Amino acid sequence: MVEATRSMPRWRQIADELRDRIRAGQYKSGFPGELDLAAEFSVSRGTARAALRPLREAGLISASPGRRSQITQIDPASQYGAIYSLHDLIVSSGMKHRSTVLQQHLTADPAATEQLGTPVGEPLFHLARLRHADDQPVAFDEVFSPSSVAAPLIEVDFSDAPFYRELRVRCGVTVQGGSEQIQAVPAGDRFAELLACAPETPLLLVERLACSNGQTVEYRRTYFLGDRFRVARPFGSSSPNGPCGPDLL
Amino acid sequence: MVEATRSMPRWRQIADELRDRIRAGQYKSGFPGELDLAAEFSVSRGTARAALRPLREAGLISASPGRRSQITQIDPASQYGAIYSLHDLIVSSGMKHRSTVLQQHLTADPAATEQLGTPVGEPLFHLARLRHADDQPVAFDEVFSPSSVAAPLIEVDFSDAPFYRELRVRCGVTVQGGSEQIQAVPAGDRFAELLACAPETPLLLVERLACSNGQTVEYRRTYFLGDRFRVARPFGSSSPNGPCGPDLL
DNA sequence: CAGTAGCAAATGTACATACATTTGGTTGCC
DNA sequence: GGCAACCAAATGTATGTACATTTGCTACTG
Repeated sequence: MVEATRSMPRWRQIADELRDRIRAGQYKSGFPGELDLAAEFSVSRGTARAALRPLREAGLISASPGRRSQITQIDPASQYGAIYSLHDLIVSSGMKHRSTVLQQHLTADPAATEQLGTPVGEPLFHLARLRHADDQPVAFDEVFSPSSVAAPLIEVDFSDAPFYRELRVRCGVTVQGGSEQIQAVPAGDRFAELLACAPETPLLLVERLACSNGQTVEYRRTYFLGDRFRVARPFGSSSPNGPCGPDLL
Repeated sequence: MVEATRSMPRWRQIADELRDRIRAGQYKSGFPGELDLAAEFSVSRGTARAALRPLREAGLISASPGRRSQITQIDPASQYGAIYSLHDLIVSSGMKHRSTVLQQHLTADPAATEQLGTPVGEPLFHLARLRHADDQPVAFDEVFSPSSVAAPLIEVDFSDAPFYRELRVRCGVTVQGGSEQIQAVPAGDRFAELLACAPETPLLLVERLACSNGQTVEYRRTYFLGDRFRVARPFGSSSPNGPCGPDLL
């Protein structure tokens, strides 16, 4: 499953490679230009440009005519949506991250099965974590993933490991995109106890469907403490090749 | 102010034109293909393709190889972010929309001035509305816009008029994009009374900065009743020319 | 030494072309 | 009538080219 139906398009391979390099701290002083990338990967400038596009949409780099692309120094507190990793967000905010694993097993959640669109019989890998920043609970996080994809994760120690990294390293699946739905809900008795707040405290509930190569690989529900998180997102028509994200304002 | 620094790129002109046509209900049976558009607007296929991109990102149309683009029949309840008009959202949900205008004047809000980045002396057009769906309050909405842009709106009847339409028609300004920040907050006494809910009811607070031709033209705060609204958004790397939005899942 | 004019580099826009892949319909056979 | 093979149309990917526009640096001039 989840093998590339075809080989991924060249621009996406390059985009993934570049994103990994940026995250790895390479390019600390100077990001290559379009022509440099075209030469390095032996593709045309158009393809190199296409690879840069998702990075700009994610706010990782910014570009203007006349100068090379530059790595954007982002304010982590307003970038949850873009970097889509709570682990990275907390760590890059200078806080200490820790997760309490509440559940990590195979299960058969009907609602999650329907969201994922997997066959009814197939079990789901289920990971429920309480997320702490500097030893204070800030969010409750619940992930469902088809066992055909995520089975190797059953014995991973998730007390301080980003889910998407383990998914990539151990399952060979790189999350490429998806969609989210955001609601405001009261904590209620269950989350009030977990998050150490009052039952009527507003929480930001983010439901996420993530996919890789056309297959839905994750259904996630995250409950954020409303007073500690905000979600940023761009909207409207971005330019097909022009500036986007931070550059827009 | 807000005149195009240059003429807008061709692909953006075409994109705006197509979006207007779709909204006007044209193309009810059949959306033209890339080659048709290229012929109609006398541009290359690449430019026509670039024009279609923002429409796909907004979820207005969907495309796949081998068949023409099709207008997406969207579920309005999950598309607030995409169509970014609460008026349209309510109406297209089959409900009756009505606004109670609470304030409509020129003011000098320091916070909004800072957000907009306008000179400190310049007054701001300020519109505060209580939004009703089928005569039930569902949201409180507050707009700030530089008077140099929005002055003509001072005498408009906003009890049932979409703000962006008036901005376009009377001020010649078309909102092209921007960014939002989403939080969960308790209603508090003020909004509890306005929205007829308990003070601890969770609200979805959406702060929006919208711009047109590089100028920030709107700062908006909207408080949604948490149990009646959810916000949808795509995330992750979209393909530079490939499918996006609904197609991704 | 400061200010400006000019130049080179890089991105933004647009075009033309070629081929691959997918979809949908048509044709023809059984 | 149903099924399969084929074919045409449309989108997806990729390359190459050309020119406009912006940025940043350099060199020249007052």
